Amino acid sequence: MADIAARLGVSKMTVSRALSRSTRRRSDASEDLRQRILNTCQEMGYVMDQTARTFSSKRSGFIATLIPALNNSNFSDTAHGLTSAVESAGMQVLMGYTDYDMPTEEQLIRTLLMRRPEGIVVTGGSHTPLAKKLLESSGVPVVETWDLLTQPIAHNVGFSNAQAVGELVRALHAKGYRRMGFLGGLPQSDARGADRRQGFLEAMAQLDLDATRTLAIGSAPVSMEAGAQGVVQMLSRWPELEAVICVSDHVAFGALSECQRRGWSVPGRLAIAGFGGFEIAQACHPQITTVAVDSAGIGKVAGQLLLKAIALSRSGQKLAPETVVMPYRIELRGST
Amino acid sequence: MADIAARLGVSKMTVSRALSRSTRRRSDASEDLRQRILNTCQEMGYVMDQTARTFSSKRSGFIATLIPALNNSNFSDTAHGLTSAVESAGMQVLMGYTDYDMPTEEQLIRTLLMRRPEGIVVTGGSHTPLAKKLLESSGVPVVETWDLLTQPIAHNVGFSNAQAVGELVRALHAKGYRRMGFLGGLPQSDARGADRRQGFLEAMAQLDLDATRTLAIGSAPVSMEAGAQGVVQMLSRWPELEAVICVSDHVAFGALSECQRRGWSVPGRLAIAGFGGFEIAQACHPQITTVAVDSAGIGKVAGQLLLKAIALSRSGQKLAPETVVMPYRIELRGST
DNA sequence: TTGAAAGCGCTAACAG
DNA sequence: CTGTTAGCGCTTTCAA
Repeated sequence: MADIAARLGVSKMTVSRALSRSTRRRSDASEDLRQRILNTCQEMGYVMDQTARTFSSKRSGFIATLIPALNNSNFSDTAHGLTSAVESAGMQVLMGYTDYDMPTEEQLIRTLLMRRPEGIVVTGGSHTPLAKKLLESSGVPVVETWDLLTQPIAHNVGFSNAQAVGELVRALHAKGYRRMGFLGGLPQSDARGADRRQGFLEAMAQLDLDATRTLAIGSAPVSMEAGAQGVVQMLSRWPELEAVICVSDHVAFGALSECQRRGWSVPGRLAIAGFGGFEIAQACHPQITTVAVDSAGIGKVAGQLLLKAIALSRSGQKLAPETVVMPYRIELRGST
Repeated sequence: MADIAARLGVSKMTVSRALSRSTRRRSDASEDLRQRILNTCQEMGYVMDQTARTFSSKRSGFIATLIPALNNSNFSDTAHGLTSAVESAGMQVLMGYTDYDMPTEEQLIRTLLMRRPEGIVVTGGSHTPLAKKLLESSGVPVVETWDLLTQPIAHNVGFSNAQAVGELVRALHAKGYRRMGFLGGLPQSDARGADRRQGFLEAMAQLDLDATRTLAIGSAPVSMEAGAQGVVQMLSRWPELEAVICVSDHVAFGALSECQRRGWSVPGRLAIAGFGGFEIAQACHPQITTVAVDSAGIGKVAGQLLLKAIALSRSGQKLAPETVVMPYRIELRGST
């Protein structure tokens, strides 16, 4: 920066100011000088050192986010929505993925905090005690997403997975289904999956139906293959089963394909529903009934909330904890 | 850090040294003192400032990577492989996604370089001239992945998409297929897709077959829905079509489902093949013939290459450009 | 094994 | 609108 300044016969500060604001403001260099500075940077191959800038200004420009997995489009869509929301404010998303493992999450939180993010977005409300403490004492706004929490750390953007599955159960009930089951992964490996199962149990109980037909197969993320194996196990154990609700569209698709492979009609022999509103549930045949979630919207709202909180904190204020309930939609399709 | 030091009656440097190495080395604090330091950090809620550390040591601990899209499991698997490979060396992956857009890539490269990464991994070899110049003059090792390039910037980890599709064409030819077509997106929107189409054209020409049955529908990433529409258009235009090779498994799955919807037997009426070895191609019924790619392996090898280059550069040397050709496998399945 | 001094490249704060 | 000065929290380097 000093070299650029020397070349143009100005001070470092003038260069710094020209580079630090894309839109001119009061007390910026004149537009002409600003252009000459930018050109010289280009010519000399100068790229501003964000580390030094962060160090001096105490603003990293990072928003840290943790998602369970990268290759689950629900979560990558949330990350995408978050990125879009914050990049207009010049913020960059620093992402980590936990592989659905809480100790990994704690370790990642510690690593991410060392980068001094200006805000943090985590998925869900299950954290190790230390992780929770780290988030609380981080000094920056925290948003927990996807689940609706009774005791959020600060901000919360999500919906009740249990309630959504409950509505799905009632929708299937209204179509005449009675002997319904739930197919998911091991509850301890996935808080959201456990919530969905809980919603199934409660809704069935409310309808005075037998809620014992549930199967847990494998750890999160539950694969399509697990869905295929699961549906076979369920039908052999409960031949009277009329409909199965799966913890995700991936599991539902695995189950659907296995039925097709064995010549079992869907929804004739068995109705199948999923969760998540993934592309595949719409593309396949028959299309799979699902709970469509606004994954990108969750990220976008979380980002907007953070920007608001960050703006306030720069003027010395603090945004009161906010909870935003996101919508979802039961999509009844051919598979039921 | 000064507070921690003061509390224990030692100097900042002792604390710094205790914190900077997880495994003790020569000239570190005694193990007992080291434990007391770590405990005090925990008690006082101290989290080391990586920004200051980077600033002082000139090592960011970042590996920057650019992928076309987050929600394509091929690329997210590569990112996953890269992360696993470098995290053991204490490196963190800083990710950006280009949405298959080259100007966006250029902008992201500029942004990422400001964070002073110690290595860069980009997808493919198509970059704007300025992006290429930025990468070349970044001063850190660069790996281009997925495509096999004739003129890589430095290191290259990938395979020939054209050759892979060529092998697929010959495998289908061996099964008796002659009237084959290619279904993909607009070539200018996706260099890899264009390569795959090119491989189709060349292989068909080599076999003395008519290679005119190709359709480009939509920009990358081509959706399942586009695959569904595409297969209908192709069959109405070329009713004699026996087999269609799709630019990705997603497109192939969309095509397959549309055929099922319309009661067209696959592979009876039309054989369908995909590309990428995605989970869905294996889970669906019939299973889809595909080119299985070691996506995670690409990231892993790229990461190892970078670690080697970084280690060398710390001793003042420079790793000569390396090209690693990754394997792929033609998976013949029920859809053909 | 430990400590003291210097400085990394930028921006905040204030002065002009 | 521009410049000067000080300093961000670490690590490097050198000395003990």
